[in-house]
Amino acid sequence: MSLVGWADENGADGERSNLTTGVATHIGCRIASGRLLPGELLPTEKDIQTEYGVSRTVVREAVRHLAGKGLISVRPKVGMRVRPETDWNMLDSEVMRWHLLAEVRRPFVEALYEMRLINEPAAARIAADRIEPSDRRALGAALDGMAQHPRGSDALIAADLDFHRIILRATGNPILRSLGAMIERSLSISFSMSWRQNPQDETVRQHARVHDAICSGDGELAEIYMRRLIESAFDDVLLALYADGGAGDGERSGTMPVANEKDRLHVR
Amino acid sequence: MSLVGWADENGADGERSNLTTGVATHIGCRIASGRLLPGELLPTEKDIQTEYGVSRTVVREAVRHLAGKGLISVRPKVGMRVRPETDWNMLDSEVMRWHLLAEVRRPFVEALYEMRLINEPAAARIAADRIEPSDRRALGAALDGMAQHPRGSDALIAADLDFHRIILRATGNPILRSLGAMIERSLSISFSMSWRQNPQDETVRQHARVHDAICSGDGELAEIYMRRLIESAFDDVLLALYADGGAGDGERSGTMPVANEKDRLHVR
DNA sequence: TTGATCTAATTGTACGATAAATAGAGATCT
DNA sequence: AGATCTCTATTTATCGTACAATTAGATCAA
Repeated sequence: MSLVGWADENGADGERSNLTTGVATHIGCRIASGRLLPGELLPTEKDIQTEYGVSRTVVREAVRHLAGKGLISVRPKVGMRVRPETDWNMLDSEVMRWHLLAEVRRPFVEALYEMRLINEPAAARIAADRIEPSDRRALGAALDGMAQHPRGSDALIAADLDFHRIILRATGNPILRSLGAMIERSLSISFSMSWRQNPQDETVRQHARVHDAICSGDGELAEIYMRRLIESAFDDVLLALYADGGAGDGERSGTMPVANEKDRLHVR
Repeated sequence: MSLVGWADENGADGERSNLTTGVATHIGCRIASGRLLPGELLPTEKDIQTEYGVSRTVVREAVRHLAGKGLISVRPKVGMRVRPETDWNMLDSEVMRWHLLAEVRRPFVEALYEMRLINEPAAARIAADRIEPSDRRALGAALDGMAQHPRGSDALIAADLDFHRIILRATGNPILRSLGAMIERSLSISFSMSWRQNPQDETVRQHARVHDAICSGDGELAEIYMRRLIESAFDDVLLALYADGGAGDGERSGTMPVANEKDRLHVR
């Protein structure tokens, strides 16, 4: 296998693109997609070297990267073995991305939204109590962004992701904030899908309700509105996934990309 | 710095103990504890080599390990820089452990329990709907373990951790299951603390209520009881932390370890 | 059958060399 | 002066080789 063109394939996790992350990403995808099953042995270091045409240094650093996320265990003489799924760190944004790149990702998307539905309404409630002026401003700016940017644009998706990330950050809880970063880095596809089903005005209105409740310090209301918001988004994503099959999502408007294979590879 | 005795210091994450994980753990602790501040530059690879007395291979693999968890960014010519806390993956069990090993860990423990209070009651509710016979049995076994093992014993802590992990697993949601694995691997200290404050019977009774509610399919009740359970544990841990100061926790019974520096290093 | 021993395969560690990236200094141009 | 380009030194990125440590599985002995 050649490495031409790999430089840009890995996401924007703040990591530089190099051979190591390229190999790690590729093997990580093979594991997350089920092409390498738990319990199975990976090729030996030497075989991976020849397969990817890289030095042992690169292979070992990639392996260390994957082992650090719980995807494989490494032992002398035994080799590298895919660990049971229960040991994978699903809360890692890269592992999450590799899952979302896989062929069958619907159950995983459902799990992800179930988790969002648990955490984000609670976070909204907490944020209503603790949000600081700077985050207040940032949240308002994100809301404006959602209202102003054209439907389907990257800027719109970015503003939407911002909105949710800021709320999680505003809890002051570093763990919830990490959750926000993870969601942001792995969910841009599903965000773009959810914007496709609903009228933009309605979605913006839903976000505005959450914003107002948080900024007025009404945690109860913020929690309720956030739950409804995510439920709507969940419905829309499911709709898009069920109607998918590789092509249309109802009446393809043409002004925005479709959830086909091409998009799936463009997740940031 | 010598490496004598390092082989056993790293936790039981399934990773073998080797020089690489040893160096990664040590640097990771330095970062999580604040001795290396965000934005700060780490020593160069060469300096780290001489500091730890290891080869460049080891240093680079350790660095890759840390970069994979978002703790540092690496660029040619510029070196290795500690990334802002917002980029750290707090949901990684190792990062979590490194935080809990730090001097000031009270705010972090509070954040952790806030997150548990959000997720575990919701998980209990879901588990009541979805739990499978095998997990039903496992949950009962964990409950028995809590009732039978002597107060303060490792087996008791293990059974307690099991109980919570099984519930998260029983949701059938791989992401929540990952959360359980993370909690299990990083929270044994605080579990042992919480068992010290309350009468064992009372705590077991609280767990039994959750077990019964889940096994009878009553999600509402399971959620409520789980919330109370974690609130109690949270109170107990806070009490232990406030009364700590490095030594006693009220009347040291002598039959169980104290939350001093020694314990802090025995987190599994 | 059981248990000890040996062997070969694989990862772990070390070292040295070259390539690639780039921040910063310095030169050059306007 | 200010902007832009070029060059250089520093640091990581990658490669290759060699040897040590670990250990699963084969072999052998009781």
